[in-house]
Amino acid sequence: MNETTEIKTWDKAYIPKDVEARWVLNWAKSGIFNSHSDLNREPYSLVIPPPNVTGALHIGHALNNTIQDFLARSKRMSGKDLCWVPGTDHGGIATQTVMEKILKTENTSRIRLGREAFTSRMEDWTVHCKETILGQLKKLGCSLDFSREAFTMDEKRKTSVFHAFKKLWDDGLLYRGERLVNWCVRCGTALSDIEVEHEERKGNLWHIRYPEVLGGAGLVVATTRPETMLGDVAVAVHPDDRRYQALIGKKLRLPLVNREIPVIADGFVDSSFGTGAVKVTPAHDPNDFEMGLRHKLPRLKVISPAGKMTEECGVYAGLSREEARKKILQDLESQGLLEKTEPHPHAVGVCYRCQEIIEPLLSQQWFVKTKDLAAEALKALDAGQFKIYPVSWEKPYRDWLLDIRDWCVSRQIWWGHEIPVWYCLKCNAISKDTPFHQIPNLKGVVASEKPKTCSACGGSEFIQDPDVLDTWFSSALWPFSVFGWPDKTDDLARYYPTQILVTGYEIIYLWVARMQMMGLYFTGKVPFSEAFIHGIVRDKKGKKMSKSLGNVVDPLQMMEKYGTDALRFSLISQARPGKDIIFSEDSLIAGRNFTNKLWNTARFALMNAVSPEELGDLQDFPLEAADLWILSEYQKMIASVREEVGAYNLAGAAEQMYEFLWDKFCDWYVELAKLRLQGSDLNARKTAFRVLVTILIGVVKMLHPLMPFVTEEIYSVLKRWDIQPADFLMNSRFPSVPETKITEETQKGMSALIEAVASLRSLRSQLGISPGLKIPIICQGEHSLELKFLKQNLSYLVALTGGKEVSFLNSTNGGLSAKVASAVSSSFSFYVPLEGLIDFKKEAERLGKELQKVESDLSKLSQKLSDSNYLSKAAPEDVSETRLLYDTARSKKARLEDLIKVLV
RNA sequence: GGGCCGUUAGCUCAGUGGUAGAGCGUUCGCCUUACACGCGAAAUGUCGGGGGUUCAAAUCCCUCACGGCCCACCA
Repeated sequence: MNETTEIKTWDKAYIPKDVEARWVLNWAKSGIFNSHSDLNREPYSLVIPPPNVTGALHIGHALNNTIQDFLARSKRMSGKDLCWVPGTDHGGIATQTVMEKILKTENTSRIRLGREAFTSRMEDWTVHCKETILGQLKKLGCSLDFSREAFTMDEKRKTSVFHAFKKLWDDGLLYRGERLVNWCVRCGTALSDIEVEHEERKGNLWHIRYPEVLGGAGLVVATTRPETMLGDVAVAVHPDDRRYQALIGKKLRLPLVNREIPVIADGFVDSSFGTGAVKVTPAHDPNDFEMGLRHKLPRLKVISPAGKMTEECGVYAGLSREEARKKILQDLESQGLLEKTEPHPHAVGVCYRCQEIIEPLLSQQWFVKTKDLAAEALKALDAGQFKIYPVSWEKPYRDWLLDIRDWCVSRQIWWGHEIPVWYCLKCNAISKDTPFHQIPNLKGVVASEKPKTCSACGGSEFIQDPDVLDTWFSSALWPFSVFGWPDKTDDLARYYPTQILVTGYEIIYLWVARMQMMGLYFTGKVPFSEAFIHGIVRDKKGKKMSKSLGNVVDPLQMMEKYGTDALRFSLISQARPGKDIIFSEDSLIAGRNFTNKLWNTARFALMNAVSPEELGDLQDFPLEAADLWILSEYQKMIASVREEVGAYNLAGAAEQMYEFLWDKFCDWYVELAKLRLQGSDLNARKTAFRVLVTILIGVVKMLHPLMPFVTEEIYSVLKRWDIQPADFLMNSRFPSVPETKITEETQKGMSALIEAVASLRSLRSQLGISPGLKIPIICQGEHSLELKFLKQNLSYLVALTGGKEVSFLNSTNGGLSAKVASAVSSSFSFYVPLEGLIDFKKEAERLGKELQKVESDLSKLSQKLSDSNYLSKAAPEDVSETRLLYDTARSKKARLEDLIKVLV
């Protein structure tokens, strides 16, 4: 108990800062986050989506990791042997881009540094970033097993990557070939199809005339990219297009370069678009590439990897794409060949990391054959071995796998896993300076280190493939590489496959699908049986957060200002399945207030504490109505929280707990318990405190996955009263539901009491009766059950409404003749005879309004009950419920009318 | 072009067949010895429009409008 704060020193308002710092340290020291294959428990594992080492964590990471921590702590407290593996991702292009920006501020560059120096600079940066990120995760309270920290490019993961690469190679699933790839001229690398984003941009459709070689008018093509015309090798029309029948097979003269190109017929062409004639540039357009294959056309490269026009382009050589477009249009115009320019907005591909326009370029790249891999992933999905929550993501996932294309895995950057392929200079007849990406059919050897001699020719000089692997290649192996794969480790046997993966929908294809494919291929098992897909955090206006927009939120700043538990509460309570989160600072206020409410509830309990030595267990005490009622509400709360968490509706779970603690426990039970806690009857005090502290401890346990810090702080003191105290909350179990029988009388009595109190309070407030004034209350009631309850628990009514003596009117001796204020509830009428203090005109108006409301209810109800269709077709329970409501409303109406009669 | 999701109180969102809810904000009254990060009381909604199914629709179906997202090789 030495580390706990005593109640006397507790602040009136919860101050998170010191408390959080202390528990971060205590948890780390204790090692409770670490998993040790506890064979008495069922294993449950998950791996963190490793954040890129590009800087600090943003609010989206906070959401992702809070969800995981919620689940991790919950599973532990449900008795699982939990393993949550932390780590970071080297992040390929993204990280290299960040470093290039840093270098620019230092007036140097990647090229100037050279590959070796650059890579070593990246390694230093990585060390620094990892420290930041892991520190932030600790501050967030994440119960990760930090002893297992992994990095996608550390030595162990290098081994995993090499083995994966080699196996794919050996199995014929990996090949190098010339394809038209998505090329980012800024990053200087190829990208996979899903790394290209499509943006709607303004553009034009230019109509250009291509004359016939033999002097005819030729035809007009429409294009959005006139600069690629230099690489045209044909013009295609639809075979059935009447307009162009005569031209098929004829030669056209390509303007500006005067090359002769044929008119070909291809079913791909849409006659209704543009002019119905398409210029064909196989080296720079994916469709044209395909057409080129079909018609055996040459591929003429006119744009270089740097985005400049090539030597092929004559006077245009060396110009940028934009400059070339401008000049070509000018030249066409002056030759009278530009027939039309019409605005044509269209989607262009841009780099997902730097937003530069993607250039389709021909080059030699490495590809993974994905069709068979995807088929296995689909099989697992169909067999129910893998499930996605919410299910609405299942269809997009399935569709993507069905329509999958080969995965380009080579990147022409320096930061990443080097491709473990070596080329013998002699066999391949190349030199060290050969422009690598232009050379087809290289014979390579897969090896983790440079081979000594070539097995074919005995040569000893090799160069390694200069490319690195797509960063997602190593990420795809993450769920098993973190456990030591390809070694057959104990960890792998114990914790793989994992149970769940928590991630955002933006990387379902980039990551989730690839993990499924690779996991199934390399281990024969789905890497995780469930994926929990959450939304992304947006700003107030619903915009995606990005550094360039300047609308990013720093989670640390929010934690500093409102507390980590408040941030976690705010994020989780907005994380509805399938929904994005609109983040605004206002939402943290509710979290902070709730944290404070819990804190003060605990403070209240401790101020009224009975020492544990004097206190027995719950069943040793004679419980009264309020106790039974709150215990039954507590039961309901526990059950529904379980249900919500089971359905991964964490927001729903948070809502249930919030409502129970604040609206039920604090607003009603604590107020009623004060009667005994602050009274003189020791046994009564003990009873009330036992119930209070039992439920509070239970609530603190239930809330721990959501708000670990404040709950741990409170529990560190409250555990003296816990029947099964644990060193830390996470090592305790969720409360079992206590056995309590609540009678119908108590149930109905409490409901009637709550309604009655509300109507009396409303009366007081609306008539402006001073809050301090104790009022005499005369009660009249008909329902014997509720009346009996009220009489037995009169102190409840008095305490909650600021009443003094309560008297009862017999229902037979009629109403009152004197003027009174009245509170009419379903079961009771209360009269407050405060002549002189009450404005009876106002009271008459007030009752009149209530009467109006009752009358409108009544007419709806009677309409329903006079409908024979309703009576015959609706469920009998529903009809009897309606009858009950009708009777109640009628009784209220009659009583209100009588009262108003006396007043006016 | 295809698909998905959303449209409920000023804002952010619950509610998925039986008389419209929460948090924040607003108004009024209270420093009632756990909490003013609080307590009590209020105001505010033809549940996007239209049609249909049903005794009964915010809830199911159709359709339109608006907003958002994902996918896509119409130059």
